[in-house]
Amino acid sequence: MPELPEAQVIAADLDRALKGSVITGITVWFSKALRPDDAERIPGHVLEGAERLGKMIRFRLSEDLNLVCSLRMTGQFVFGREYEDGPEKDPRTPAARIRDGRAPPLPHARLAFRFKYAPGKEDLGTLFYRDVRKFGRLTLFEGPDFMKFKRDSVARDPFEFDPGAFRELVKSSRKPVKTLLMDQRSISGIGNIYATEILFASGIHPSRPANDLSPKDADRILANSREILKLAVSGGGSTIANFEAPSGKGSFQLFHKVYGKKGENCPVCGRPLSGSKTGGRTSVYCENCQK
DNA sequence: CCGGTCACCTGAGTGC
DNA sequence: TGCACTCAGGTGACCG
Repeated sequence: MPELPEAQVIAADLDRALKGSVITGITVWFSKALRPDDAERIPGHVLEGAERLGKMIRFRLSEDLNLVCSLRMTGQFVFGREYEDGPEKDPRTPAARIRDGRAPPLPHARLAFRFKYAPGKEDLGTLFYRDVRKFGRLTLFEGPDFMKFKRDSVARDPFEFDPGAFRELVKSSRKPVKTLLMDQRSISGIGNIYATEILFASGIHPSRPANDLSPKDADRILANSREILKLAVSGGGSTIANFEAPSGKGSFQLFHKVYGKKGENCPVCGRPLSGSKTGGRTSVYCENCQK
């Protein structure tokens, strides 16, 4: 689900709420989300911080452990109260749960994290990891393994890239530029929504081979990436279907110019926006404005 | 190395 | 109301 802005908002919420708290217990309802032997190693550790890594969330734990969460399409974190049986076994109807306020109605909870909150932190209860489509994964890494994972799988994000290095990246690939932008090992943090918006803002057709672009095109793409992602972070991310950070829904979807608007009129030239597939993903673009 | 396709999952929306 | 079908913000495996 989330791309860089959504992951940024989620990580900041979790960091604020949980920094310095001790993880006292974990329940795993779906063992592909977090391997049970990883889960067993976590209780007793201090959550030293939560931060964004590309479009993933990294939880730094004491003793050099890192829990890395890839939310994929529908993963989300939500605080709530729970029953001894866990949310899936709550016998009441969702309406009754809302009425007495003790537990949120929480279908699709896959994991639960319990905490001894740090002094001065508000007790927000249990942190649930929910994931309708079950694509999300949490993985535990020891220090050196984490560094290796990061080196091999997560490239610099648009804020970390310097323009010269980004020009080199663009020059070195024959992939469609949209595929390159979405390749986390080339540049991290960008997914289908933001790649679509960035290329529209840059006036570049999504299927254009990257090495066909000029250095100025590359500069424009990087500058637009930063601009759009920054605005999206300040809008709390984009809520299309079900994105919601612990602090609530984002609003940046209101500022999307083309994503999800195939057939509507281009906001610049007024002609209908086209749609096609690029690397298996839906692209929306303006034939007239994007060359 | 590259692009295309599929698999992984569930739910929402659409059209008949 | 029900059914069949399409689509979805991601990513890794496999194939030619």
